[in-house]
Amino acid sequence: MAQTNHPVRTVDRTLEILEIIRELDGAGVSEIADRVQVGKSAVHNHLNTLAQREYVVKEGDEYHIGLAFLGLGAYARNRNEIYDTARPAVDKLAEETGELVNLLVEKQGRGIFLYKAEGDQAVQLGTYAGQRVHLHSTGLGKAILAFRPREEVEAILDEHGMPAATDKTITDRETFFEELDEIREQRYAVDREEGLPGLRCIAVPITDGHDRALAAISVSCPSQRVDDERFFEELPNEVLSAANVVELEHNHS
Amino acid sequence: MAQTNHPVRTVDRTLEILEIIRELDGAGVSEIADRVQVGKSAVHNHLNTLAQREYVVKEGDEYHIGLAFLGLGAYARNRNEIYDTARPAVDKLAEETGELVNLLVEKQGRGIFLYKAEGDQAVQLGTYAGQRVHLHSTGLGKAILAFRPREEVEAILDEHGMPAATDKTITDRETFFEELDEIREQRYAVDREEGLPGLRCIAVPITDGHDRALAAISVSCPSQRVDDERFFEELPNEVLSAANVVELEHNHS
DNA sequence: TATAATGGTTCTGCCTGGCCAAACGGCGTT
DNA sequence: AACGCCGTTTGGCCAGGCAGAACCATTATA
Repeated sequence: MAQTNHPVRTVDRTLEILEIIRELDGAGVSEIADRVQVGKSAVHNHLNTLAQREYVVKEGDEYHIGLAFLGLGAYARNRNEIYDTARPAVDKLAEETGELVNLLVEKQGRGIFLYKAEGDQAVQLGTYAGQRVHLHSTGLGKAILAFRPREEVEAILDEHGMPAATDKTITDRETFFEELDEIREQRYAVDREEGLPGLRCIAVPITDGHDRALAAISVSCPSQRVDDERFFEELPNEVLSAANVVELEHNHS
Repeated sequence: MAQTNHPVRTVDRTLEILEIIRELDGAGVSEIADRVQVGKSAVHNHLNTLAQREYVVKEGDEYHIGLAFLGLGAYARNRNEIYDTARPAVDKLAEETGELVNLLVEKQGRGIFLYKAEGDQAVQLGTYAGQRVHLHSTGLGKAILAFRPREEVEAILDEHGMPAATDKTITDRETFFEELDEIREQRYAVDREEGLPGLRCIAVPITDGHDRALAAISVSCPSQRVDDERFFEELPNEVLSAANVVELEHNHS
C-alpha cells in the first residue's frame, strides 16, 4: 500500500488513543494526552464520542476498550471461512496433545492469529487473537510461506525484512529459502525457538486445491518438557492429520 | 450518559462508515458516501486512513472490515473475566443438549452477546458475538434483571423502554415485574418466543456472591422440534447445573 | 471500436470544526 | 486550609476535513 495522500489525522488520533488504552489496560485522559501529544480536551472529546457508542467505556476514573469492538472483531474473523472450519480441529488437537494450538492467517505480508486453543498442559504465552507477527520468525509463518510462490515470498521479505526475534531466528535469505524447500518436502515446519526462546513448535499449512497456503495451524511446547522423540516423531503426524481434515472440509464446501 | 458537548464529528463519521461496511458486508466508496451523506473524497480519505493500519482492507473494488479489530474485540471480551470461566461450560452445554447456547452480559442497560456455542442440532440464528439486544425481550435479559435491585431495573426500563420484539414480548411493566418475581423464585427464566418468533429458551443467571447477576447463559430451541416435557422438565436442570459450575468457579478464583 | 456510464482516486480552495490553552470544579493529600 | 492532580468546560484561532470538480480505469452498450 502506497502512502496515503490525505490521511484523516483525526481518525489516526482516535486509533492511537484506542491502541494506547489497550496497551495500558485502561487509562485516564491525562495519561493518554501525554502519549499522544495532543491536549487533554481533544482526548476528552475523542473518548466521549467513542463512549457514546460504547466503543470505549468509562470505569471509575479510567477509560477502557468497549465491547462494541467485539461486534466488528468477531465479524472480521468470521469473514475468513477458514476460521469456521478450522476451529473444531484446533480445539480437538489442543485437547489431544494437551498443548497450545494456534491458527494463523497471512494478511498483507504479516501473520495474524485468528484463534488459539489451550490443552491442559499448554504454555501460557502472551499471544492473543488479532496479534500480528512476522512470518519468517514463526513456524506458522514458515509453513505458509513454504507454499507460496518464491517471488511472493521475496516481496514479503523485502517489505518487512527479517528481524531476529531470538538468536535462533533465521535472518539469512538463502538459508531461509532452503528451509522452505525442506518444509515443502515434508509438509510441515519446525520452529526451533526461532520466535520465542524456549519454545518449539510444529506447524502445518492449510492449502487450497492448488497447493497455495491459506493458513497454518501449530502446536507449541516448551523445549524442556517435551522430549525430542515426542516432538519430532509423534507431534508432526498429529498436526498433519488435523490440518488434513480441515483442508478436506474446506475444499469441499 | 449525558449528551456529549463537543462530539468529534470526524470520529462519528468513521464509526458510521465502519458500521455500514459491516452491514453491507463490504461496500464501495460511492455506496458508502451515499448513506453517510458525505462526499466521496471524504469517505475515501477515511478508508485509506483506516486501511493504513488494517482496520479495513480493500478486496478488489470493495472495502471490508479488517482483522485489526479482532485485537481490540478479543481484548474487550477477555476483560470480562466471566468469559474465560464460562466458555468451557457453554461449550459443554451445547454439546450435551445439541442446541444453541449463548452467554450474555449487561452493559449500560442493554445485553451484549459475549459468546455462543452450537450443538449439532442448533438453530441457526443471526446472533453474533458483540450483538446488542434489549434485556426485557430475551430470556437472558430477564434472567439478569431478575437478580438486580428493582430500582435499577426501573432505571433501565425508563431509559430503553419496552419495545415489542414479537407479539409475545412483555410490554407491560407490572406484568414484567411479576415475571421477574417468578424467575427469582425458580432461578431460571423462560423465554416463550418473546424475542424471536418460533424460538423458546431457558436462561439462567450467573450471580456473584451477593445474588447480583453478572451474566446469563441460555439454551435456545425451536418450539416445534422440542416438546414441552424436554423443554420444561429437563432443560432447566441442565442449564442450572452448567451455570452453577461457572458461578462456583468464578466466585472462587 | 467508439462512447457512455459507473466508480475509484486526485486536486484545490473554502470554511468548518478540531485543537490548544486557560480556567473551572471535584477529590484526595499534606 | 491550601495545594496538587485530573477530568471537564469554555473560547477563539487556524489547521485540516470536506465538497466539488476534474481525472482515470473499467465495464457496458451499441
